[in-house]
Amino acid sequence: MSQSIAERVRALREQINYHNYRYYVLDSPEIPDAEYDRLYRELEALEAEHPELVTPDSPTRRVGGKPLEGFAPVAHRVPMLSIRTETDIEATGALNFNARIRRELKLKDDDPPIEYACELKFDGLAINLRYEHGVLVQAATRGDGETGEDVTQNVRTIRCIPLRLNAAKPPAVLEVRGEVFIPRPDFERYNAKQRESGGTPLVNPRNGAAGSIRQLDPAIAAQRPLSFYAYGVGETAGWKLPPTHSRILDALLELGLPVSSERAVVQGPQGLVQFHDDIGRRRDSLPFDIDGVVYKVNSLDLQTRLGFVSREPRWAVAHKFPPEEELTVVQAIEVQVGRTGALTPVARLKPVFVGGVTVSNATLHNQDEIDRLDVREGDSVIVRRAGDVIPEVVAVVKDRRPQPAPVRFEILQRYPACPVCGSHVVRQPGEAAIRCSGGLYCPAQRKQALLHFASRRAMDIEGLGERLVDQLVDLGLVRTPADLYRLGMAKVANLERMAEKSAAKLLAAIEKSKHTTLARFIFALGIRNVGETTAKDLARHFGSLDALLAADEEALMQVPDVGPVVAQSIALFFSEPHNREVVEQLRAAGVKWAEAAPQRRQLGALAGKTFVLTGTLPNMTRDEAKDRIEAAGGKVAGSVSKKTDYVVAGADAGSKLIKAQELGVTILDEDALCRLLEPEAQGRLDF
DNA sequence: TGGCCTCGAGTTCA
DNA sequence: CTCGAGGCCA
Repeated sequence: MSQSIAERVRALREQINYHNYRYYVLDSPEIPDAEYDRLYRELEALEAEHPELVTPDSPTRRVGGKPLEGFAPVAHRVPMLSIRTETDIEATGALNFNARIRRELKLKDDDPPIEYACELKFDGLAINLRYEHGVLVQAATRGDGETGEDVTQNVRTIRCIPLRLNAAKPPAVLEVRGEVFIPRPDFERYNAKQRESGGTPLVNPRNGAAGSIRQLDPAIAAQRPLSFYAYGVGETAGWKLPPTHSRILDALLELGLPVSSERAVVQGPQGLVQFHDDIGRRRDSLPFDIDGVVYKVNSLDLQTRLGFVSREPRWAVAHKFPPEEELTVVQAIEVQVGRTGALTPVARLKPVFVGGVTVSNATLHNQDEIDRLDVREGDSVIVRRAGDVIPEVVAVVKDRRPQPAPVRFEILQRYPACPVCGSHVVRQPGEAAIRCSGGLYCPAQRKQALLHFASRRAMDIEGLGERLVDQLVDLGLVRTPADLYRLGMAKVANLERMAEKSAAKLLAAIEKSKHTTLARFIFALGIRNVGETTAKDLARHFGSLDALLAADEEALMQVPDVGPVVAQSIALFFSEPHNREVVEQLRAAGVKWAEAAPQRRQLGALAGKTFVLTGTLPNMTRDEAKDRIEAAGGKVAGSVSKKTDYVVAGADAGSKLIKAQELGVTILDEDALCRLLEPEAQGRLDF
């Protein structure tokens, strides 16, 4: 009887270990989570009833023991070496490594290429796992390479690390080396949960991993979403060492240890460069942070021949990418005044090299963001530039805050008046933004309004950029968009860096912009809450400017997607005599468009279909694709949802493509899009 | 009323 | 790209 319970317990452990392996190591679960939970609970129950059957390697025993007083030192039997870093950050750094190896091995130019194992350099914490007869007996940090700290209790809580190896006859001793880290998505999720519950979020995945492993209380470490990838071995006994590094990793994987699938065996230097570039391109979309890649001579024989230089193996090198996160100092917090008068705080940073560029500014968005980060002038901050291009302040390193601490930064206190025009500033109840009340009296807002008017999606006046607008406004040559059409050669030629030729070019661009569309014109006016899409809706609905001007709030609400707020913004804009005047002046200056009958319904083959564009198409710009889809009656949205009908994907498509695949949205390439568009061009002849 | 789904607006650097 | 917030539908 008790025999059969012991058997059941053993069977359950085997099953649970197997499903752990499928889930955490192979990332392809075989059974639903609920089924796994059921097995786990059954084992827990049996162990509770029969404590004599509990073994330390049981999957239920991950979090055991009490908080420690401190960590015991562990002498590594085989030292944990560091890897030398290739100094040349360019892809050519790989060539230097290959050249060094060949020289060292005294190879001639016509000898065959060397085989390398390429893998990722994870941004985490190096750990040594010691398995004796298949059971995890000890986990230690690297420390100084000779002696680390015993962190077994914490490491046992990491779900993807097997407590028992998957082998009938496990080696007497197997030390596995690898990196503990926190995957990005898990990190974000953990932090979101912490913020919700008022807990302290982790500063970044790296510190989070290191900090978790050094928790004295394993119960805390167990809460952290730690993960692990093996990349090598230390001491082994009773194990037939495979002949190459890549085969060692294969063997570890078979024993149930997680090994990243982002690895490759390549021949010669071109292979290294290719791996480096491939990973570099995909770096942002990997679900974890890496510093770079690692190249290792694959053959263990060659590794032995190459040996070591002062504790660094000669047969391996780390080839880093530009850092994605860096520490820098907020030298000052200033504000910028935008088109709508919003005062946007900007951190002026001590320039740092992050993600391949030097960053010296980062937006702080608004007061709420400043409060959330509690960033103050003089603070040390972590700056990140990933996924997107725009740098952001991730967190303040409070330990490094200067003493005495600088005061909390309050926009309203620091800037009771607009720094540009001196008008008072206000924060509307319920709004995050603090705004300058100066309106178009404020030169900053006027400049932004002009830039918006001239922008590509509005009137498309080429060459009218920030520099020029600054001068035109500062010299008093232009106050309203209408003034642009009254500029002559005499005025323009006075500007800095404006010789005859560029002046003529600017005037020509202004002239050209007179031919436009009603939608562009409405968008160009810069009415609050009226962007490109709403402008198009308005143009389509009313057909003519006069019809729009005549519409009251009620009439405006008839337009699709226009509700009370947007209707009020529009009505308010046109109730301002000054604005009506500018509109009339623009028409008088010759700005014109083809007016159409009001259209209440979209026609065309693609009517009612929603598209999302992502990536770079081979023969069309995004704008062209958008125009053509819209011409056929389709809509182009910015993000993928279940309402999306098609996703048009080009080269280097990013997260939107992944989302589309998840939601099962039809994915088109350029050709398929053209096929959808073309019958439309023919079909339209029938109307 | 709540929960999507969009749109608008602001943003960095070379 | 990512917020915040407006609009719409259940």
